[in-house]
Amino acid sequence: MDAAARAVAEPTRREILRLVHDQERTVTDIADHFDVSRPAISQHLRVLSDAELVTVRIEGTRRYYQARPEGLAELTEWMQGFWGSSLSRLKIEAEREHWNQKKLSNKQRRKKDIN
Amino acid sequence: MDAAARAVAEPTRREILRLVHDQERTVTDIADHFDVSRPAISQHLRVLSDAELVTVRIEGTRRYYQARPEGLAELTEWMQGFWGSSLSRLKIEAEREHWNQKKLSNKQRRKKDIN
DNA sequence: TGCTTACGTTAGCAGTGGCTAACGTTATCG
DNA sequence: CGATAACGTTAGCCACTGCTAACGTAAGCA
Repeated sequence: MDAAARAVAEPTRREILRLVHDQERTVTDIADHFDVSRPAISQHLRVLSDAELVTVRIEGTRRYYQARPEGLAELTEWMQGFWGSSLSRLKIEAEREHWNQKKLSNKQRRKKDIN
Repeated sequence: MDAAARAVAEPTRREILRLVHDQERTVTDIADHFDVSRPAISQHLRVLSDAELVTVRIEGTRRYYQARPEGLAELTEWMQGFWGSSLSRLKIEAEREHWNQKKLSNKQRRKKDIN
């Protein structure tokens, strides 16, 4: 997941993923959509490939890259654990009310509650 | 979204988010869960705060941080556009079959199909 | 067989990121 | 009051990263 997260952090790579999502593309094809050089794109594809976010299909001298959405599974699930849980959000709000009422006693408890 | 993506790319920051998800915590409280120094955590919290992934509640000298899942909305939606669309995946598979059959004609088309 | 096309790789550079050490600030406590 | 506790901030360091320029390689083409 770490590799996927770091890969997606880059705007250029997100745009690359978008380009090869619905359609497989060659490197030069992809590179023509950006201002950076082709080797730069090649390096981005390397990162995406290592993170298993794209697949390659070699045909002669050309390499057709395509998105591999399954690579985002772990990261997506992790984010669902946050964004998705609006239930626990409400629970937190409720607990905060309770919290504010017995602030002092909690402060004491916190002292020994490290870790 | 860019800020959120970069913020989440860091394993330490993901762990911080996990810690303050169900419960608000102080900086030292958070820092005690890691090997790095407190200022380091403070800087991570700065990044998370700039990305609007956490909120702060000041109380005396202490600052209680809490996760703000809404900050991941954009990024989550973007990822859903990938991982979620298994329908388009099948569509791609079908198109690839078709693709392989008229490979040569597509090559010609691709020439002028840049951009 | 040479020439070209399509690509990967690498050195080297500038920018960025995460970290610690040291400091400054504000509230709390005695 | 002074001392302490809980922070944020910054300089400075090292590691990493994204980029270009230059190269090497393998397949297609004349």
